[in-house]
Amino acid sequence: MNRSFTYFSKIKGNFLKTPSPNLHLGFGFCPHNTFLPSRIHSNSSSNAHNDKHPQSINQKVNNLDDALNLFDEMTQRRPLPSIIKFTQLLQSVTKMKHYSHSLNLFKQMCLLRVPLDKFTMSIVIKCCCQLHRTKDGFAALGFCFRRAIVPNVFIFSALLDGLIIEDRILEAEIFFKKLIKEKLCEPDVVMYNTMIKGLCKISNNVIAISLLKLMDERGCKPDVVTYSTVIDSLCKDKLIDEAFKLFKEMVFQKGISPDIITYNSLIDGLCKLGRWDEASKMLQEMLDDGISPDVQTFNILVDAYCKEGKVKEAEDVINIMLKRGILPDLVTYNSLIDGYCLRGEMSKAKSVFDSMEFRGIFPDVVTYNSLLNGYCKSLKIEEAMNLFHEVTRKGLKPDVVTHNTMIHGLFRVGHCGDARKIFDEMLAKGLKPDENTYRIILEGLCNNHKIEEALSLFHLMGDGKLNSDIVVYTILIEGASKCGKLDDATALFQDLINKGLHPNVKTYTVMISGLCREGIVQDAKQLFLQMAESGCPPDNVTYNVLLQGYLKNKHYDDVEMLLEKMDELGYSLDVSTLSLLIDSIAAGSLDTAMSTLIRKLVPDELMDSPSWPYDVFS
DNA sequence: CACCACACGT
Repeated sequence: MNRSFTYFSKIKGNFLKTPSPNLHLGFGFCPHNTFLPSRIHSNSSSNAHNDKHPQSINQKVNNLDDALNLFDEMTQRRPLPSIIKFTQLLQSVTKMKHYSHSLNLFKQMCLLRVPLDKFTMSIVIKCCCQLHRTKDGFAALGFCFRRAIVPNVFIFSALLDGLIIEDRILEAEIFFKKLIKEKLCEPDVVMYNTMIKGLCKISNNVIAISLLKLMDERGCKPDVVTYSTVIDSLCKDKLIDEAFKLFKEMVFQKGISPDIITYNSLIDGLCKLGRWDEASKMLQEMLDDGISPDVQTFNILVDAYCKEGKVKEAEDVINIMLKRGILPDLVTYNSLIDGYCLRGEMSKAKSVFDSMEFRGIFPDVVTYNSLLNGYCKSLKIEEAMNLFHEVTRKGLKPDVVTHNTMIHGLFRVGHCGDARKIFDEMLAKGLKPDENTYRIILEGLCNNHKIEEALSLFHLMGDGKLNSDIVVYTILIEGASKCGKLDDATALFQDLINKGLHPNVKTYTVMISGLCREGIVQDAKQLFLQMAESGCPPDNVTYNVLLQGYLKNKHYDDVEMLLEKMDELGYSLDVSTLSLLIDSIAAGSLDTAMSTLIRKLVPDELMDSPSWPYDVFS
């Protein structure tokens, strides 16, 4: 939700020069913290720092059970092992991402009166933050102050990351500035990288880059993480050329070598834009650099092929990874399942799904959501419903996406009441509907001719984000005009302009389509011409929509000009426009001489169709 | 003994 909808105010101006508002981030005691004892007696003589059995404690722990057993063993020893041994163990559990377990161990350490230090506290705070309990992290900071543990850059970075994890980017920025201004700590490269990550998370690439420059000026050299963070963000925003600019700066000006993450980000960015040649060039460059592709590299390729519907090629990639000794993982199979679903090949999707368990890879909620979406798209609503309930039976938690998908599916088959039930179920489970939920509901209502309900829901939603969401407006405009309520559509269009929102290509296109449907071709043409002026030039779809409008309304004068323009732009005709054109030629309404032009505008895929009436053009 | 970056779902 962060990238597509920047509801956060963009951070403008110079990063460190804005005055920082007073910060109330819980430096004091937090009454809600659940794991810190209110007071810990220091008892340094009884748990001295000397270890009687250091060797067994030094054994490596590679799994959670070993770690927990070792911890239990350590707690039995007298004297207790040193804080360092405990902290090392805490760190290994944390590295395994068992943050809740880490906090439990910490709680036991507190009860055992192990004296805590800043190392322990930074790990504990990190655990809180990673668990989306940044509030508890700040409570732990208060605990540090009371215990005369002076927080340092490690602790502050963990907290900063916590704010960012919770999408509290503005607070993160304020916190970061406060740390510098009040000289609470001098940020290191990691802290800068964390702040840059936060800025990137809200697509604020410009400020992210200026912070990158600023850290350099302040004597903190950006590293491969700094650059990779920004490069990845630029790639995600499809600003691939800017990403490469930064990549070159990193390599040639700063002499920093890219690593596998840098390459993966760039390859992903190129693949997602369909720039396959450059992607494979990049892959080669990576190999030449002595870096072997990892499971993520392959997953990027698998996913990209799947999204293009080329599941066969995706399967080939999987075979290559197997040959290279890299095992496909959950993400690989999730992409593959999604690929089959996209093609409507549900039995293949299902068989991949069924094979996963056999391979020792267990479906997660994402797997289920993809499969669920597949059934919904194929209108197999009964199977979808069964799958929806299976999620819970398998011990997984259906999330917002699961519910959104199910609601969408029910609307598709016209089961509006059932959709409502799932929505209520979602609320009852304490899940928070997001903008997608509301879009799906609004669109579902529109498609089921319940435009009034959609409009009243829209007005009910009142203030915020959704009422200023161009996608929502577009849905409603389309819905209204399809329900024959062009007046409502026009009013909505005017309304969004009044709010200072910018219609996008889709908005204009549905409006043009609506006008054409009512036979108001002149206004449609007017709006079409307005698009380029507004810096939002019509796309392939717009041209097809307008053409259809002209043909259906027997407005033949502008057809040829429009076709020529399409040819110039490299656009193509879709099937229904083409068939209308053929009908018009056949009926003698259009000049047969236009056939040559029309033929140029037919995409190759359509020419392969055996049912194609070639004779029209001969 | 501690803090940061990449892949999948509406």
